[in-house]
Amino acid sequence: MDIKSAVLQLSSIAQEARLEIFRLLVQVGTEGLPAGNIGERLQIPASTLSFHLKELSHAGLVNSRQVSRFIYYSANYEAMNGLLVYLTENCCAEEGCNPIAACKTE
Amino acid sequence: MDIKSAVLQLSSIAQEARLEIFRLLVQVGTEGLPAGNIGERLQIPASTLSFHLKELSHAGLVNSRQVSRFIYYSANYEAMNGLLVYLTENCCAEEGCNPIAACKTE
DNA sequence: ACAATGTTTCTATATTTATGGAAATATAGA
DNA sequence: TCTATATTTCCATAAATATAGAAACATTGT
Repeated sequence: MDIKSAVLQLSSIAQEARLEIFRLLVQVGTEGLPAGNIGERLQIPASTLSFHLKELSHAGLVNSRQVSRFIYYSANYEAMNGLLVYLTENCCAEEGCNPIAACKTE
Repeated sequence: MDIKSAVLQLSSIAQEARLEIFRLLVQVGTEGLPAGNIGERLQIPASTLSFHLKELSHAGLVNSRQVSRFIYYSANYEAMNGLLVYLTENCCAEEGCNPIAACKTE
């Protein structure tokens, strides 16, 4: 993980609509949700939602896959864990404290 | 932790200079470093640095204390842990996975 | 009180980001 | 092929953020 990727990922969730989207996807699980469903739940206009989903995808924090007419978006747990590890890296150089625990990445 | 605070904290580290500052402070430990020292290490002009430190302080991710003429800035480990927990909250509702481990907060 | 050092505020400018309507594109079923 | 549905791209506008020099402010030692 380099600093530019970390900033990109952090920027992608440093915005209220996108953080809501991301957290929703994290909670929903690996299946994910179709874009329209996300927009409906969070009350976000389609074009705005599309913009935000692109930001999240581009940062690598969410994945997408097409299922017939729908595009399913889901959290990228591996990327999320990578980011958390990066933030806490060497955080306890002196005293040693517990490393961060990983969330599901299957 | 509410979403507005989370966005504020994420925004504060979603910027290259500030992420560098934050990570430096996380690695340095609870003692922290005087502003000038940070600026010297990271090659950031005083006024720019001051702006960034204010952002980080305002978000609550770093603390400051005055020691004679110097102002020491240090990572707020409790706030950092709170943010990490917020991001991973309910991340494994279905299957249950390890909760995040805390870093030093003494 | 004065000088030296450390830090912040003021200011202007440049750059990036967010928003959502309208139009375009893609997929699937009749 | 025509139609309905899902999603994205285009576009213009509005708002927020980053940068750093110069000036101001604070603290300490002489």
